[in-house]
Amino acid sequence: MPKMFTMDDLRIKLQERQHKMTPQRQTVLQIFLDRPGKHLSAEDVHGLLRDEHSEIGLATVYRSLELLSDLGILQKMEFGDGCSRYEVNTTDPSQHHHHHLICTSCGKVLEFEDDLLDDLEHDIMEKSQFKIHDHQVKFFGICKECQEKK
Amino acid sequence: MPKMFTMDDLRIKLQERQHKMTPQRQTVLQIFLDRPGKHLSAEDVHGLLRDEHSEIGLATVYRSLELLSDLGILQKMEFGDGCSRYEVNTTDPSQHHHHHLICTSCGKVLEFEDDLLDDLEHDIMEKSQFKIHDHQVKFFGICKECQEKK
DNA sequence: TTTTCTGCAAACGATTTGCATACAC
DNA sequence: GTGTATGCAAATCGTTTGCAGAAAA
Repeated sequence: MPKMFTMDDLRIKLQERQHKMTPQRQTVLQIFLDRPGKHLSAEDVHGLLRDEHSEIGLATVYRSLELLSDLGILQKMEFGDGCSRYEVNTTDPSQHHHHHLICTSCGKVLEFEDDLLDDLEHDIMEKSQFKIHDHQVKFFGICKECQEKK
Repeated sequence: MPKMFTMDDLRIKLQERQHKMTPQRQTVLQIFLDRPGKHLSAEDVHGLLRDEHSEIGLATVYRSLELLSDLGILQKMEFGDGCSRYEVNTTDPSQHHHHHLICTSCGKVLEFEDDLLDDLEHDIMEKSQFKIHDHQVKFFGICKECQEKK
């Protein structure tokens, strides 16, 4: 079972950087903790907060998302739909590597677990002397459902 | 030696879709053919055209880039610098797969040739019944020069 | 009490669109 | 000639920023 971030992790990481623990930041993080595996945009988060009657200014949502990413709690990604999306990092490093399968027909995003790229990373670091600390892999195609619709 | 697209390929692909061969579209494509391996944004292309005294409206540049991508001649990609970038596809399928190494310190983008992902693609297609037709891989890290600067 | 946050509205930058004119076929 | 493409300016959309008041430490 992958270990997730807690509010205490947030508190500690904020203190380390002389940032403050605010209800807004907690609420934004909670949105993600309640929805593991979701890829939410700033607008998504803003809307979900409104639904929960804990409205927060959109600018604050953006600022919180950026901060949480800097702290390594969220990961920012682009799926080509015109906005940045975020997802919680697991704290377990062996769980870090899942890839995204993006359906070019309906826009759905599936996930796929795999560690194959570790070998490739080592190979690249040797050959190009590039010090890699992260990677993102996206596969574009047609999902099962869209194939069946045709 | 990888085979590149020619103006004739463009002409043929345009005809197939009842689109017209215009000087603007040719000039935009030529910009890329003259600079293999470059990742150019719409603004880059617009600027390069200005330098060559063949100015084209920015909106037309955007429209041409989108069309060329739809035709499979260019490939659109995001490096997280706030704008879409484009690069020529080679027509040789065995050449299709190079990955991008993005330096998070200076923003430089290097390329790395590799076909390791073909196995992974097959694996994914089997397990998830997702019909993959393309993939993008990005590695984030610090390039040799930025490491030395420290 | 000091510093960092929030919320709002205005600013921004990349991209898209409406429309009249120009051009490819 | 007919239908598509261009250029311009205005519109749009996601995101960022300035600033005054609010809240955490």
